[in-house]
Amino acid sequence: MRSYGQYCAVAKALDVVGDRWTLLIVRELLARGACRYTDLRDGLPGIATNLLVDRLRELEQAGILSREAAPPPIATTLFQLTVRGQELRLVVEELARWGTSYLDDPGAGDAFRGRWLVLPLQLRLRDRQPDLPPVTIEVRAGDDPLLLEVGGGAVGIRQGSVPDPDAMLTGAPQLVFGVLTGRLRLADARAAGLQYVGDPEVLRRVQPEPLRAEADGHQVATPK
Amino acid sequence: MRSYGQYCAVAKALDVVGDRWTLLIVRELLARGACRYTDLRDGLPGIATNLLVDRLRELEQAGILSREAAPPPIATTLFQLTVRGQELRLVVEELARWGTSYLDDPGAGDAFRGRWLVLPLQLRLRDRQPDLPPVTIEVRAGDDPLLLEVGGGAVGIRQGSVPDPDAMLTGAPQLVFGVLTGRLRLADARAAGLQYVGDPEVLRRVQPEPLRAEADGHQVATPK
DNA sequence: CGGCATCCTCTTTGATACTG
DNA sequence: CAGTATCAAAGAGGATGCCG
Repeated sequence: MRSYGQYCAVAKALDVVGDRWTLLIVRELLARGACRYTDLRDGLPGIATNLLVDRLRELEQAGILSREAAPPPIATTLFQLTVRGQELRLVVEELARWGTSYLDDPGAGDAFRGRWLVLPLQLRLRDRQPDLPPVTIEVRAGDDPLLLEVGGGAVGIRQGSVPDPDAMLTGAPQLVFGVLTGRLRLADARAAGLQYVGDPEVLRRVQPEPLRAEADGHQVATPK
Repeated sequence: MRSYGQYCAVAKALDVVGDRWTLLIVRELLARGACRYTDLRDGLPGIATNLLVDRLRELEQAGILSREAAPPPIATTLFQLTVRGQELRLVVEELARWGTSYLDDPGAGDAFRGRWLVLPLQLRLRDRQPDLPPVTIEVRAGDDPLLLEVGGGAVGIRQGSVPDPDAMLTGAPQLVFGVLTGRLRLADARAAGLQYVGDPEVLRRVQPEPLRAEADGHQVATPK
């Protein structure tokens, strides 16, 4: 990337990670840990292979990630974040927090991977009935299933599954996300193709309080 | 910008603010509030005028900023962030936090504006002698002077000046920043062209603890 | 299969000059 | 002051080929 040539911390940061695709590569490495080239390519649908190679080299150059031959059993190279790269976690999380509201749009045709919802769901879901026994919810929206472990006032979210979840949500990511965050009513989502198996109370336990009013997106900030 | 086409909060955020120059425009509006076109151009040295126009239109489109005719005395349009745009503050701040370490490099020839140091200095400076009476330090490193108001355990930093500061630092931004953060010794910075007027104790009052060892930039993160 | 390299087209950018 | 217009260079995207 061409440098902005500004003695400014934001500009210097963007000199390093401001290129197209760069922060999404960091997202993948943050979410999955050490990855093979093909894992990264799968986690970055739409990237051209030459671009992925270029970015990986630039990030290695910049000390954000390192490339290592995997230990004997595996015959491949692994890419993983350095300490400096891990320090980007808060940057990526703040971007995710800010971008989460766009997940409420339909956004049909988008590529999807289950792990992309881990952060947005963690930001919005709560265990609203901490005194009830724990429950698990399985979400099947894309590639690998996502598991919500609800109990003791907290909601844990990770990729995986358990033998007998208390509820199971299956369908398009937008429907799943809309129902879990309470923006869509279960009946409407069902009409749109979502499948839900289990007690609807399980769902209500994690949904956040309904918002009172949509903020006006073009509202002007009051000065000061 | 071409969309990443991913149902992911980070990708959606970057669809909106991932373009080159976009977050730097937001930086300027966050730091200065409502701006005229020429203010922005001055705060974004290196941007092509057509790009600035393009970005402003895209950001207006996206509901990040609004364009308004200024009230009667002034005959110009003002650009200011919407509420949605202000919500980018944490994103920009985290980028600044992460990028601050690059300010320790020489980086000669970079453009500079005083307000760009407000955040990085706030992150590093402390009032280490809260019981002493307050002091002010004036910093002349670029366009407008920067004022450090030190007292009661806190350091306030803003653009401006006072009639009789307790200390005055004048010189290249890299030298000023290096001395204030304690990375450069005053004598060395003076030899490199920095001017300092005032009691050196005033300087020591705000400098952070010296770091014990540089982190290895290419160190690999320990898994888990 | 994993990990690229090359070629080609299309879009974005950067630099500069010009205008109401 | 607040932009347009123009044009060359760089970068992104897509297809395909290569090699252990």
